[in-house]
Amino acid sequence: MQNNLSLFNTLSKKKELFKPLNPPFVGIYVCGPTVYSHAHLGHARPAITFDLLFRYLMHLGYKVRYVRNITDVGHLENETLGEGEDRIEKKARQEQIEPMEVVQKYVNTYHRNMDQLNTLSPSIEPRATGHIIEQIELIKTLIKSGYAYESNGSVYFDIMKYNQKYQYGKLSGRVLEELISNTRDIEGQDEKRNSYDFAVWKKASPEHLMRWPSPWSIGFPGWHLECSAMSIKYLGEEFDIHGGGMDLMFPHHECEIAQSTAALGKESVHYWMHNNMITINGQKMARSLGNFITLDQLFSGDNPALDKAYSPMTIRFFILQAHYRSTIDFSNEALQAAEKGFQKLMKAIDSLSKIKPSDHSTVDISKLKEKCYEALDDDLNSPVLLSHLFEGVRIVNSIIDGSEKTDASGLESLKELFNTFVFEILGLKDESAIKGDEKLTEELMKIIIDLRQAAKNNKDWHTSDKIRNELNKIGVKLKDKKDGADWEI
RNA sequence: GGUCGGUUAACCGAGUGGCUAGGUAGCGGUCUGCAAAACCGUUUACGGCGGUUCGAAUCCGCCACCGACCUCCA
Repeated sequence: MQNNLSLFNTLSKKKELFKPLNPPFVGIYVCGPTVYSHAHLGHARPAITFDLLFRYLMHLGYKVRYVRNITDVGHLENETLGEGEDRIEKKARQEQIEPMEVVQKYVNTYHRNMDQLNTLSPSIEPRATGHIIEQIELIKTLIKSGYAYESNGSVYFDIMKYNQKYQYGKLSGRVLEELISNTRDIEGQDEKRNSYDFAVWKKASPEHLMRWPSPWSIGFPGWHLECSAMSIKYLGEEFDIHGGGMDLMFPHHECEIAQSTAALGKESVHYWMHNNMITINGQKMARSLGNFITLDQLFSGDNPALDKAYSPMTIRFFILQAHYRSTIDFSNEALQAAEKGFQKLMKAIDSLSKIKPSDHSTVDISKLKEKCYEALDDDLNSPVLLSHLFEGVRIVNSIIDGSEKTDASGLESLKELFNTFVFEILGLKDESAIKGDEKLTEELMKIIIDLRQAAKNNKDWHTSDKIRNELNKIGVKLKDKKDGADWEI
């Protein structure tokens, strides 16, 4: 198996040629959502980014195991005001239901939204609460090797000890000494030897609803631990790619590296990939900031920030039009531009079926195809890929226009090009499927167009315009061509 | 304050030491009874100031502005 794929590795801060550990197998782990409310636009970014990676690797012939977790232990939320409360539990209290009901509800909507965005299901979607045993075992290993210690029923990871042998902070470019010197004193952390130590097991307070028995206390696992435990379980001690949002780099992924490395005695992840954030008015879109737009709202238009509804494929196209490591700023203008561009692409692909091949060709599709692969190989450069595909759109339209020609094999190559890159790899799909009885609609439209043509032949513009206007009112667009009219819904 | 990243035309967004993506919008043209679509052409660019270079928006330095992250609590 061969590939020219380069990926930007956050660890080295460079693009590196992707070499899988055990070809043809590839293991990917991506941090999924914490399910305590509806998925928003920000959640679509990593889902689509890593869906693209998943699809492309499969296209290259790899057997990919794509693991994306669901965090269903809520983890504390405290900010400044007093006692922290688990986010899922907080929601459960507000809605007077079991924490697991909260989880179920939002897992369901997350899955539905991800389906709408046409992302493929991960190979495995493990949940933190389903892997308490694995996490406890991992904690035992850490304690045994001296990298974690118990304190008052909780267990903490010993950063200082780890830093003696390994380098804490290498992913996010942080230096432990500097971190410590910057630390403010926070109350209630006397259980820890060092302020940067993080919990791998936390003793539950009496009112805490989500709790499991362990050798140390009735409690719950620390947030960072689940990803280490589950990636080891499903992908092995060493695996190829770990992905997630840039906001998770520190401390989450840094802690994950520390835990896994301490427990295994070696680096677990070969390539770290981080997608950038979606911003709104220049600021990160996040649940905690309250400036988010949920995917359901985007699809329905039901949010004051939205001029109109945007289809799932418009959102997907919008996200793919930017490189995954750049921020994308949300705006109605940008979404509407994406919508039009996407429709233009779909229309061109649709009209491929109308092309009649000539005996010779004036266009070179193989070169275009090569460029498309180059774009993807360059750290999944989907915006450049799209620009090449729009060159393909221009070619298609020019052929229909008569200014370019293609032979039968060129036409086949064009069809294959769009099929491969637009549908298979970018994961876009045509949403404008005709509703109802397709064949009947086809025939009815033919009758209407014939009638209108008869009126036009009589220069009865009043009738022909009326037909066109009335059709337009019910969403059918007529387009007059040299050789008769075309229509679309 | 620390670390990292960004600043590209009306908007969104690529990219490279010289050959100046792409989408959307605008303008002009072709086509057309008109319209729409499509095609062709086209207008505002690379935050500021210096430096390196035959040549920089692309490399270096300084400045300005913006953003992300800065512990158990995404």
